[in-house]
Amino acid sequence: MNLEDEVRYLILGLQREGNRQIAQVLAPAAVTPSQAEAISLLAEHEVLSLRDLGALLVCESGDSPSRLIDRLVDRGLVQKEISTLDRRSLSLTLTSKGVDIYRNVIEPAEVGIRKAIREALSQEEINQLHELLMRFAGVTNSSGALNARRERQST
Amino acid sequence: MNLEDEVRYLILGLQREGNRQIAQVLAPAAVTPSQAEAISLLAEHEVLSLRDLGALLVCESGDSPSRLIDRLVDRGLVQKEISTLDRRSLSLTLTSKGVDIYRNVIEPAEVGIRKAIREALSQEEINQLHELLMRFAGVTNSSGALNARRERQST
DNA sequence: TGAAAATAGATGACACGACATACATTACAC
DNA sequence: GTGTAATGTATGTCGTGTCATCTATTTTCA
Repeated sequence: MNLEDEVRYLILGLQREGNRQIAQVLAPAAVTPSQAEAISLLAEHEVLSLRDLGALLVCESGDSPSRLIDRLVDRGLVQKEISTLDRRSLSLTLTSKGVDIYRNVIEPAEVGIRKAIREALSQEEINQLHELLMRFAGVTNSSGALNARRERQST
Repeated sequence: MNLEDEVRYLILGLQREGNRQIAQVLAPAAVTPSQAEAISLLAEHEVLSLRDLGALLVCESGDSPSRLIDRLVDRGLVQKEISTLDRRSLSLTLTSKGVDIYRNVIEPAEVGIRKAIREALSQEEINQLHELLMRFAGVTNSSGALNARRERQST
């Protein structure tokens, strides 16, 4: 297999295996990796509309993540209110139960993931990998959500 | 956001966007990226059991991809026979229609993807990225299927 | 040999993820 | 101001992906 195919499948494989490992860590709290990403963003930004959240989520294309959020609302982790400024728009916030899950489960899991990455690669390798992935993602239009996160620092 | 998180989300984002773009190229033939991976492996290996195919697929964990294949059987692209040596096992092969789809749609798509990657990154960058991803995947247990492919060269 | 373990695959359940479509609300153009 | 376009969200559909469980067949080994 040529290098281009290998790179492509390595990215796929790393995403899949990473997702499985993260899912395992989150499983005791019955939270999925995608749900954790949404909760984490809500913990950082306090209030978001579905559309804004969708723009920040890497795990889903811009499409508004109605159903992802609905499940969190059903479980009492997220509160969903109609915005008073624009009745089309939703104001999403974490409930106290959502904040608990974030603090006790998701944040520790994120810390653990970072640690695992630092143990897998040297700081120098992480820097190089980051730079190459940024270039690759930039050229292939894959960094939309990450760019949106940089432009929209917190709340 | 720190570098570890960025690397993690860049890999996720690249996988997602890559998948969307490949899906678009394959859409006219109503073939999904996962189906294309399976067909491509069958084109290379002539005959595979479900289990062997599962071991070579990056897109699914080792779990036998019964349903992925069932859809291809339903569409007449793959033939599924009970092995005579071991009646538990299946012998999967491409039908002539499956070979056609491979030659006319999937193989050209794969060539296009490789070209797109070479246009996104320099040869030197591809080499570096490949090396770093190999290290990362090796340490994190993410290269199972790719290793299996190397050990099982063609038929 | 014959019971237990291992293996190959099928299937149910659940949550994505992408796309298309539908609906309500707001913005805009004139 | 009103008709029209744009926007925010909901929902249907389809194909994954993952895990758990089930059945049929083969291996193992006491």
